[in-house]
Amino acid sequence: MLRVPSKEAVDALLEGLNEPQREAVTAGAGPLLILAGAGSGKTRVLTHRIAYLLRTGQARADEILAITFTNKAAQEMRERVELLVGRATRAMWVMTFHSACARMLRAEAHRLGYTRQFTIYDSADSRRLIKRCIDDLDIDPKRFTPRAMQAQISDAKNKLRSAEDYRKLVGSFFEQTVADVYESYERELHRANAMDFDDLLFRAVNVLELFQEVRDRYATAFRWVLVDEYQDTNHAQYRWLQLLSGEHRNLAVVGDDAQSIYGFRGADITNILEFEDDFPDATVIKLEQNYRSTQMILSAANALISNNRGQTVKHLWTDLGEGDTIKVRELADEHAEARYVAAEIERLVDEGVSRSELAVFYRTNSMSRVLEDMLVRAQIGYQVIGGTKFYERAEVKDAVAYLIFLLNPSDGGAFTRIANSPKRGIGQTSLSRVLAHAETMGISPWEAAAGADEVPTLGTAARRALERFMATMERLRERVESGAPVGDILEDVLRETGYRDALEAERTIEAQGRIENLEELVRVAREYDATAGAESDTAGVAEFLQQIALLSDADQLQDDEGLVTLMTLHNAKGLEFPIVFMIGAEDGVFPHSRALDEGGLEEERRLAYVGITRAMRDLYITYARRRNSFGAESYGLRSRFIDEIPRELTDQPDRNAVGAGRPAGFGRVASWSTAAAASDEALGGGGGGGGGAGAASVFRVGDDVVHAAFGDGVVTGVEPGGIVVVNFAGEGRERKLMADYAPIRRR
DNA sequence: TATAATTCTCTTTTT
DNA sequence: GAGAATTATA
Repeated sequence: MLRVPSKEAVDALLEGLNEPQREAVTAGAGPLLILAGAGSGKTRVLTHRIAYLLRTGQARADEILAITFTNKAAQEMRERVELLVGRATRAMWVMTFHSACARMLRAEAHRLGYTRQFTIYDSADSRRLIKRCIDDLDIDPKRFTPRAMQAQISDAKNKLRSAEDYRKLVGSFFEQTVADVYESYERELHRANAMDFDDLLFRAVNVLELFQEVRDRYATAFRWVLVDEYQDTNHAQYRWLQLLSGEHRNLAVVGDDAQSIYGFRGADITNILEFEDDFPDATVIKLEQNYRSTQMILSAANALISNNRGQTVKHLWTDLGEGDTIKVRELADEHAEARYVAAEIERLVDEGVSRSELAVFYRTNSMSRVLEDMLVRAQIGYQVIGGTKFYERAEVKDAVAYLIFLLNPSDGGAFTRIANSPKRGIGQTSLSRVLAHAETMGISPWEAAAGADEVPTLGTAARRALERFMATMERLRERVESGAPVGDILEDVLRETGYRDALEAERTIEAQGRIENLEELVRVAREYDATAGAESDTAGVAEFLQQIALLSDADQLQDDEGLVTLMTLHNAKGLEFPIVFMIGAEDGVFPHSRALDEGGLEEERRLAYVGITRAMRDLYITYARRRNSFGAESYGLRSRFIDEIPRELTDQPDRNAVGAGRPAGFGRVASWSTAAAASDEALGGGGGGGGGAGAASVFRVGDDVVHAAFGDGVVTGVEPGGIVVVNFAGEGRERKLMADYAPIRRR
């Protein structure tokens, strides 16, 4: 099968690459670290390297394992490689960590006591199970919230710590409790033949470590391992890669420590920083020429990130020209901010910019709401990435749970979800009895339900209802086993279980919406049948379910739809847009207060760096003086990140005028506030109250003050910019407030 | 057993 | 201010 490499074909692959890119593409065997600055063409390098390996005959397609961060990136990578080498490359493993592990585990999980039909639990499923464990253990869910337990357990798994390992390290009562929950959770997961996201990695590593023949097989097969976004790998992923590349040592990783933004999820930035320690013979290549952004944008990004310590030194440069200054705007509140963004988008579209060239980034998903309202009103088409709603809807989860239970009879969670949905007279009590029976007899929930006669204390009505239900399920299971298309099976499920009928009987708008969602799900299934089903021999319900479970937010992104794109900064990684708006640049929002509490300032800064470097041509940064976050209003201070951008790179060069000796609310000439006022006026919207005060901000350290929302406090600091630092008694912490706008007065 | 009413938490970011 | 979870009522 090896092709004779044609020199012309190989040369063509290297055309148009700069020197370091070319080095990275042609580097020979052995460990390879590519430090790729933002916009330096790392995807290009990866795809060309794969194509190069194939073209020169150094690799067969089935010897390549290429890991990306999202399914969408994987698909794109495959397409681009195929374009370069001019043929299909189905044998190549190009996928996310989680997909690759799931695929491996389908084949090997029986060694760990799972069947190949194991269910993948998303975080909501996992949290539900943890909640149940907490209840079963009689632990107070107020003191030990499922959320906190889940975070601890996830953290442990990412570090490859089993429940027993965790228990050995317990150092407090809290951790003691976590250990109990962790143990019980693991037992329940295993009993349900289910794995959570972290298990996919953890168990994959287990299999490779425990079974030499498995390790040998995969490590020999994958002669070349390539990893994108290496800075975001956690310890489990790191270990998995070590095991897989142990044989040939052809591990090529691409990443940028300045863009490491998943520390909160266990990503370990030292993986990339210490790559050279792991592989002293590694070839290291830096890609520093940026092909995306103007110099103005790059300089801002460079200046910002230089406030972080311990980054590897990179000098991003571009020859795309200077570009326009960064537009910074202060607005009265989040509505004014949204209005400003919408109006600016309208203006740009009028000028001939396509909506698909525009993106708005924010720190938290909830911030899209106000913006969406405004865009709808302005009739600007948009798409929101993330906050994945569709697969979280009850009706969609129900339909999926039916499919899961048909495949995995051990999944008590799925059974619980569907048994009485639609209502068929199997209530909470009967359900518990069936599940308890299953547990004591050591049989699956399916078996217990199917043999309802054997379940003691079950009422006659419940017994009959269960029999009918399980007869239907048996029929459907035969359909699944016959290998019918997923779309057909799903239709059968919705019809024969009476799910659709029950919704139709409701005759409400909401029910109609749910029916439409289910139709959408059927469409997705049919599409799966038509594409993945046609080309893969493993197609079927199991694969379909896996695909759904491992779908990431970023995967829903559509290109060239004539839509403005809205997403969180996290989802923006790896993307680029000619014009970018970053909104909500206020201390507390971004950097997020929770992150600050946990010492995550540097990661927040990297997040800002990611956001800024997505912009190709124009960058807008906005912040609001007042924001309604969570019932109450809060008064923010513009983000320190804005101040870390040299002011000559912005269109507000005189911002130091703010506060610095500003006479009581006047003399705001050339201050940030002027820009705010101007933009509010330009938009014809009053922008609400906010500014009114104007009273001299004559607070002094030691003053006793009272705040409308936070209550009594004492001034502990006065900062330039009309800022007062107040320690509020009720909260036991300090807040920074803008004296001119915050509703505080001296007591 | 099912629904309605009411209380309570929650907002970081996500595979 | 919304969604889930809990409690009260039919």
